[in-house]
This record gives sequence, C-alpha cells and structure tokens, in this order.
Amino acid sequence: MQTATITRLSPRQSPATMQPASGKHETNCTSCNLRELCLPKQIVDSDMARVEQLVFARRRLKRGDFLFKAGDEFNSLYAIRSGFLKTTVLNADGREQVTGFQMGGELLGLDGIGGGRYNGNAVALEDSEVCVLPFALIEELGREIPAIQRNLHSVLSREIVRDHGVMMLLGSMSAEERLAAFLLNLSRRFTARGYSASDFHLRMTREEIGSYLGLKLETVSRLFSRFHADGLIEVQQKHVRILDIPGLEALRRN
Amino acid sequence: MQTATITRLSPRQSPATMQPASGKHETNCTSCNLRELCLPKQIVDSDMARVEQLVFARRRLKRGDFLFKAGDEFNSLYAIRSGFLKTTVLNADGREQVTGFQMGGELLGLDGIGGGRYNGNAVALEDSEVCVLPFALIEELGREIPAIQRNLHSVLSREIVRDHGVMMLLGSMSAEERLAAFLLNLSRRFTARGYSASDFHLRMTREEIGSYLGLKLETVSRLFSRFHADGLIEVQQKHVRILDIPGLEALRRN
DNA sequence: CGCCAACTTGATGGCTGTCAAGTCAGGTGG
DNA sequence: CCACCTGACTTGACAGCCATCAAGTTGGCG
Repeated sequence: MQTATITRLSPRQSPATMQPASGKHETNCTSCNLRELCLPKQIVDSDMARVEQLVFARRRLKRGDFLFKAGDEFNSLYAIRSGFLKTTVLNADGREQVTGFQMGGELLGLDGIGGGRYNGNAVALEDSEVCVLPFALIEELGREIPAIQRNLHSVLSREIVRDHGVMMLLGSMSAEERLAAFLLNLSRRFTARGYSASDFHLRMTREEIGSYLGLKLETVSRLFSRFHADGLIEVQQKHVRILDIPGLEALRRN
Repeated sequence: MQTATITRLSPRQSPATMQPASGKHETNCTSCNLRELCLPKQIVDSDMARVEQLVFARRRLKRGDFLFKAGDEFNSLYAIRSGFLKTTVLNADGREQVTGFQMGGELLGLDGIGGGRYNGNAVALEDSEVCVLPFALIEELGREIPAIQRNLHSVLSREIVRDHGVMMLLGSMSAEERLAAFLLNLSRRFTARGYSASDFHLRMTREEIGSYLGLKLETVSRLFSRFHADGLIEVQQKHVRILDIPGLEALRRN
C-alpha cells in the first residue's frame, strides 16, 4: 500500500527553470477552492503564475498509504487538495503518538525542513490527493516574493502555536475536556471548509483519537457514550452529530 | 517586574540602513561563544557584518521579569545570550502550561510570527540577557542571504520537531519516563554549552517541572526521591547530580 | 533572625488504564 | 444474496498510578 499514483505536471528540470503547469486536468491554484487556506491574501495576480510553478506534481493516496515515513529524505512540503491524513511520531521502543489530523488546505512535512529528513509518518485516513511543493522552490520564491516568504513563516509559526495548544491539552486537561476540545476543533475546521459544524464522519479510529489525546481507546469510547447520555452529542460508530456546542464549550473550560 | 534594561546598540533608523554594532561592550556575533548555536555554519565572513546588523539591541532581565507576554505585539525574536527562561501558554480558565525551558543560544518568540502577537509568556528564571532581533530585519536579510533564510526555516522546523517530542512525552509516557527524559534532555543541552553533563542546578521549581511534564509538583518531588533511592541521581533541592545516565536512559525507554 | 516560598513525605481517593467479553458493521467470498 | 469474518467498537469489573489533601521541613532572602 505504499505505491501511490504521481501525476507529474511539468518536466523535472532545474527548479529555477520549471514551467508553470497547464492543461485541463492539472493543478490550478487560482481556481482551487482551497486557495484561501493555502495562499496569503496579499498575493497579486502578477505573482500567481509564479506561485503555480510551485506545484510540481499531484499525488494520489489510497486509505492507508503513507505520504512519507519518518526518516525519508525531505524534499517537499505537501498541501492537501482533498482527503484526510494523520501524522505520527515514533518512540525508541516503538510506541506511536498521533501528532495531528490534517484536512484540505493544510500543509504537511514541516517537520522535515530542519533535519533533511521527515521526523514522523504521514498516513492517509481516506483516499486523498496532495500537491507536491518542492521546498527548494518555495525558498527560492520566498526570496523573490515577500508575501510568499511571509506566508511560509506564518504557517510554520502557527504550527508551533497549535502544538503548544496540544501540550496544554495533554498536560493539564482531563479526559473529558480533551475530547470536548477535540470535537470542537474538528467542528471549527469542517465549518471553515463549508461542511456542517455539527454533523460529521470521523475518519480516524478510537485508538487514533486516544493516541492524539493521550488516552486509551476504551476511555474515548466511554466518553463518547457519556457525552451521548448527557445529550451533548449523538454518536454511532464514526458518525457524530453535535447537539450542544455550548455544552461542549463549557466542558472544555472546566 | 516588567521593566527591563534595554541597551540600544545603534540608533533606530530604517531597518535597511541600520549600522552594525560597535564598541567594547556591544554585541558581537563573530566572537560570541554561542555563535555556533545561533548561526548556520555556512555564513561566510563577508556576510557576518550584515548578520550583526540583526542585533538591534540587547535586553537584560532579572529573575521573574517577562521577556514578553501573551498578546503583546510581535516585532522581534530573541536570542538568549545568557540565563534561563521558561515559556508558557494560558488556558481560557487561567490554567498555565509550561511549553519549554530555554537556555543560551536558543531562540524565543517564534510563536508570534503567525499572529502578529506572542501566543504565550516568556519569563526569566534567572537573571538573563537576550539579543533583540527585529523580525522584519530577519526576513529582509533572509531574502538576500540564503544561509540566513535556511537557518530561520531550520529553527522553526526544529521547534516543531521538539514540540512533537513533547507530545509523545505527554501522550504516551509514564511519570517516571517523563522525568528521566527531562533530566537527560537538560543534561544533553548543558553538555552542548560546555557545562557538566551530570551536575547542574535546576532553575525551575518542582511545580514548573510538573507543569511541563503534565504532573503535579508532589509527583515530581516523589520521583526525585525515588530516583535518589534507586541510585540514579543525587538531589538536594535544586542541585541535581546524575549518577547513572544509562540507568535513566533505560527508564526512558520502558 | 524570622518569614515564606519551595520542597518533602504520608494517607487516601478517584480517574483512567487494563483485562475481558461481547456487539456491530462492512467487506469478501461462496 | 447471504453468511461469515475481521477489525472496530462498547461495556463491565477491577486495579494502579497519580492527584489531592495535609502536615511538616528546608533554605533563601530581606
């Protein structure tokens, strides 16, 4: 399950001379409905052509496929066009910790910039498609277009802020608070992508939720049942409907 | 305790025209003994003069002083010249989570780049001195000197990797494993700065260690006592001597 | 010298983990 | 088309780790 379809958009040449993608099936940032999530608002039209050069290729993943593995050589960041992924890190003794769940418009691979190799795994939780963004090109364009440079720095910094939020979650919140925060976070991100804020399909297992939240799968399952009994949510396997967002918000803060 | 001495190194002009620092008491990256921690090896001499323009000022902090607070306007990163700091984030209901402890050569303020405001607090745990690096200058120089650009990206990415390590710690390790990993991490970082790997003074309280590790202060205290009883460390208040590094490494992995 | 924050240590309890048994749902093959 | 199979999930019983509450001790600092 590790082979994945790669659609090359332009011949691999020196990064400095890559041609923009063209053709009906090919990536087009200008018309991408995730544009506002990927790209800074300040990008002017005259720069868009250059921005689209960044998208070297697309890559399709089936559920279970690895986008990259810990230790793989780092060359590119990935922008999610569609689908749902998880990222994990591995312990010396083999334990795995889920570090995040990513959806459309979010960037993957930031952990590879510093060390030349990806630090963790990225795995598709459903069939997905990503844009491949060679990092050398990003840096080159960043030097020429300040809005691109600024955007990269913002993305990196916001990932740090997100991680600090997870530390807060893991370090000082109860199991109940963690799951409430998790559901509200998913809700907010689905909303930003035009999906229902209250009705969604979990792409990850109870075990993966538990790993992310520092809990065991049984605890997650029990909490879902409790939230259901308390009238906060409806839950049936992977389908969740939030009935009482203020109620969850109150839990998150107590 | 929020006022802090600021030593201005050069008159505040347009960032692009700032003059390099000079004078016997003034910052000099070339001769700074933390240079190898702050700066990429690839910096050539001809670029060093420009790099030193980055250091707009130094700032002295007394123990307890805030370097910045959550919500403060973001303008600069800070490089620690000497001393020891902690960073924290705050909950909606006032709980505080320690997100890290920083020492000489490490960069602070990365969490402010994305939002225009610092996301958390930075507090000096002992009298400290930092170099003030206006971020607009860093970005400007990054556009002109690829080694600087690369270095900034590496620093940001490595912070993400570090955060993922903390998530692993908090999400899937026992109290004992967490404290062992914490002590070994401190040991490694002191070693890199020329201090003893096995004999050091903790600048933070049991409560701050506990917050960082997701434990209560009593648990931290009990673990210190247990490690002592097991012959792994000697501990007397804030003075710690590691007696058995392999023993701690074995704990970290079990 | 005295005060107070920081620390240690003990007793107890509760939250969450562990172990176990059973249910559910979706996919596969006969 | 249905039965089976397997991974995912739920629920119960129990245990253990760590939190909580409490009482004292230490040591740094004014």
